[in-house]
Amino acid sequence: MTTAPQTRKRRMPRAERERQMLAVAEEIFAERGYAAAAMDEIAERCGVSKPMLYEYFGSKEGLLVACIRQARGQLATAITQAAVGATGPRDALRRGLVAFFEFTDAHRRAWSLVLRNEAAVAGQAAAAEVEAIRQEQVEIDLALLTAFLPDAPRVDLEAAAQIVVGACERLSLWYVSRDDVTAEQAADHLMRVLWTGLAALVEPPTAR
Amino acid sequence: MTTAPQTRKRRMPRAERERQMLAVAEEIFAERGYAAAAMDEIAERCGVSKPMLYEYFGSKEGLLVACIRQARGQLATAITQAAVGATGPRDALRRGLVAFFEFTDAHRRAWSLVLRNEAAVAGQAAAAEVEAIRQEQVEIDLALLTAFLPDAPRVDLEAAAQIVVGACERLSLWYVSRDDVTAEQAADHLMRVLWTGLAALVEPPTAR
DNA sequence: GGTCAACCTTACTTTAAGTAGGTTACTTGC
DNA sequence: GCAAGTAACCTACTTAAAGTAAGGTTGACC
Repeated sequence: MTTAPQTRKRRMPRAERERQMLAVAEEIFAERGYAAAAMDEIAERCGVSKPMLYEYFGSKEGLLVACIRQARGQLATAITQAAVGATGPRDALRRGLVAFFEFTDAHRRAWSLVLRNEAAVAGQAAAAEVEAIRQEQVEIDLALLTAFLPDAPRVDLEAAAQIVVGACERLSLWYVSRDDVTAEQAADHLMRVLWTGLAALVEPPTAR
Repeated sequence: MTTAPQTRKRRMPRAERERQMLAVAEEIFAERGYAAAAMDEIAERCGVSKPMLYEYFGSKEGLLVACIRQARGQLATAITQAAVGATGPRDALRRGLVAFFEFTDAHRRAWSLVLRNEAAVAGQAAAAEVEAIRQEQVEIDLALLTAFLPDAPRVDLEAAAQIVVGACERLSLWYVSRDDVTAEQAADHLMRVLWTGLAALVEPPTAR
């Protein structure tokens, strides 16, 4: 009685409360899907009432956008970090891929908001946020590819970058659903197809 | 006066009305996005009242699912048709790709429901329908790749199929947004990367 | 120990999905 | 031709959840 659990409601500074709200929202969005997620429930699980959510995030869509933006920042950081110290463009690509797959595995809940299309529901802003993630990836790949192939026509490079990003995204969904494949293996599968091509799978190249 | 435009309201047999509703719904979903699309508006533009939509499609999500399912059927037909009469697996793959890009261009409104993630909004059913499209593509690719590489480990083939599907999807979004690229060119870009690999772009192979 | 700001609440409005039950027009057998 | 049945259709409602107005409480700092 003297040392009651003190799990009682507590006032939090804004920054901390926002972080908590994002965590709870991410969980509920991933759990129920955006449409079925109720703001009342998110508020309740935060131990707070609904207008607080609106105070801090403006709207339901705003809350989703904040979740996605957070994940986006984390992903960009992870990939950028992974690429430093690479021995060359090819190594940089591989390291980036590994980091990407590791991230999507570790944050599969957050990432599923992107992958499983929980975005465009809400409207323009959320869709734009998801598209921004992909655009960011394309930029990164484009920079890499340009380093490889300074003389190639721009349009070829753009197409190639889109291909890499699309392959990554889809492969990550597959990879996350399989327990027997590691991030390295997924990256290797992709590197092999991208680098060597399917033809080489048919008949291994003469050398190299 | 004798031959008044007769654009007056008219009773339609169910099948015809359903087709009309699907066409209108597809348009409005693509125009406004799923969330912002109002059932009242769809009904009104059909010249019919809302309960009819619910009578025929059960729910808003059901209507979306019907739209997607229709597009899915059309796409599968287009790809299957394109592949008949191919001279070999490689040609079959290329023809399939061309058909895919042509379809997504011609039906860009319907396809945007899939590409721009207008699905999972609604809930499980719509998401499942979109996933079914991708699964269908994976199956097709898997069959093709197995014909290529009967001895390759299953897991390699699956990864490759996922890569092809992801690349297709992303590339189609890019291609649709560019007026200066034809379906054939998009298919060729993809074939080149997939078949020959990026390495060959760096230094063209010695022979064929 | 007062006062100011930030955190938080109750209780409301609004919008759009979904529905109950009745009405009108086409068709089919006589 | 005409009744009777059925399929297409409507008006008017309920309900659920997003979003908001206006005010109460707590803690920090002079």
